[in-house]
Amino acid sequence: MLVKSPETITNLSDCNLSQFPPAVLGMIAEFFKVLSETSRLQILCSLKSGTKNVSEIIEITGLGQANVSKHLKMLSQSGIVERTQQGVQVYYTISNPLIFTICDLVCNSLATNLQQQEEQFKSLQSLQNYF
Amino acid sequence: MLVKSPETITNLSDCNLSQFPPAVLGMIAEFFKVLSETSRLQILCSLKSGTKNVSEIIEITGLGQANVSKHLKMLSQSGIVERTQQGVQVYYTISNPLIFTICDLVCNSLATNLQQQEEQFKSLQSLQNYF
DNA sequence: TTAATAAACAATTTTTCAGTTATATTAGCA
DNA sequence: TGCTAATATAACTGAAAAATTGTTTATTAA
Repeated sequence: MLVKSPETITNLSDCNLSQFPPAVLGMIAEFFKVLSETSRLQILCSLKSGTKNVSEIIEITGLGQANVSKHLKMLSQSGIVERTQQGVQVYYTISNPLIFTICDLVCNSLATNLQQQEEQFKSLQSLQNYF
Repeated sequence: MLVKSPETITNLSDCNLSQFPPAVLGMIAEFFKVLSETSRLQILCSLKSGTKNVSEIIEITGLGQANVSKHLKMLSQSGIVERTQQGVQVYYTISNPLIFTICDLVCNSLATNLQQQEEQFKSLQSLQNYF
């Protein structure tokens, strides 16, 4: 056999974080790592409104060409964006819009944290009035 | 004023990735970075079934003590877990179960990718039969 | 008070990775 | 065939951060 099958994880779709084998945890970590960079998030943002070619992405984000190319490769390899070549131009598109759902959830989580911090701050402030 | 207010991001809760200011993208990236480590995911896994103290976490994960301590500090600072001291022991607990929702979404995304890879593999394999 | 244990902290080493510069590849065109 | 533009790749540098080792603080119990 010339081509090897991708390692299939049984029932990955209905998953439960508490009993993940290390290999799956590694995959999840890898996925998060791709999203843990401001530049890559910027690129994803620029793609939210639709497919763009590399030059457009460079212009929107203001990042360097080689830099963008490297990030796009990473995003592409992790399956977050898809690559299509049309002549000299190469177009990239979000392959799984679930990304944005995930980001929105993170936002909510962050918002909750900020709110809690603000409340703690207020109660701390009212304490200060006694001194 | 002795205490500074945490920087408040307006309307972070109903957010839209396409028009995030760089500061917010940075916060999101930071959040993902915390989740982008197998060790930290392991720790979170060990906490899914309930509150644990540091020794228990060390035993479950098999990680080194100093290592776990550092990771817990990071998880705690990012608001993902909460710290409670009881005598000599220090207990940690998941403070925002949204984490697991997010991880599950990532799993679904990964599962989709794997499925696509498998289909590509199959079609590639059937092509091979011609040679 | 002392000994033992739990957890945090500090310092160090090693690895990883983002960004940059320079070079290569590829497609379209004169 | 050579030229130009779009994208990719390679090599390098500096900074961040992961893991390890050793040390320190704090709490319980003898």
